Amino acid sequence: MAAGSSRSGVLAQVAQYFKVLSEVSRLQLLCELGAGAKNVTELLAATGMGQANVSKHLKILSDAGMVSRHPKGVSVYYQLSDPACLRLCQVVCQQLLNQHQRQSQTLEQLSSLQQLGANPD
Amino acid sequence: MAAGSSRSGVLAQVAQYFKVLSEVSRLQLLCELGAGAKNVTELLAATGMGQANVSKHLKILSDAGMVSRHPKGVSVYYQLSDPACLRLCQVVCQQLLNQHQRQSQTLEQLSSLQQLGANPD
DNA sequence: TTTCTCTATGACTATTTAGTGATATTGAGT
DNA sequence: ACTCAATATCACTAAATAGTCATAGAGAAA
Repeated sequence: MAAGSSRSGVLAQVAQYFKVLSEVSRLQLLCELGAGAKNVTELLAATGMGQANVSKHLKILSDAGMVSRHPKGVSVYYQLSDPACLRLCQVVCQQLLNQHQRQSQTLEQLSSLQQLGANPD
Repeated sequence: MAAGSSRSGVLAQVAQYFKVLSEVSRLQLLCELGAGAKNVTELLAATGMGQANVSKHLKILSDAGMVSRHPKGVSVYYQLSDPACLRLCQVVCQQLLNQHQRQSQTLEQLSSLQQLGANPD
């Protein structure tokens, strides 16, 4: 029953992985960590998020294996431990760019027809 | 204000793309369509989901540009229009496999220590 | 037209979860 | 010991959403 071996269990794991990446706050944190390890205070300053919120999201990212936790004295440093997730973001960005370009082309073709307001339906 | 040009707007779009991929039902539909175009009735039979539910998820996938809609008489066929999203799923599967293998290695190392029940903490 | 099938949509419930404030915990310095 | 600063966790509210039932609409066949 523990979503870990059957075929639908694989889909559940994939869905869970994507769900972790489906919040702006967590993507912000991953982007910040993409530039190098940071502690929680630095992440607070960089993102403007609340402290409890950052801790909660870092725990989610950590549980997903995307970042690793490194206590250093009284503060805790986090760093990316899963380079794949940033590459995934890049792939999605590229895909969104492609969609946007296709939409722009369609709009240009439509506007070049110069019949937009002339439909006597 | 329409999440379409600023830096945080890009993150919002990426998060939205991942959110579409973060539900098992939608991944099921994408997998089915990966084998070729299907109409709604065929998808109902293939997935065991409810009809209203399938229609709703297909609309979400369609709005995201991942599938395209093709009415054919009284039924409607859907097909993948964004090959990238299946490749993303494959990347995530591979990543989950890597994680699982690392965990297995760690467990093997721990078990080979043969000290698991002997911790007098 | 009437009737049937197929698909889409509206209303509703239940679950999940992001964000926040308060509090607990931990480690360093006095 | 006490105090301060950094982080984690608990309790709570508000918002989003998956699933379901009922219903509407659209096309085919009688």
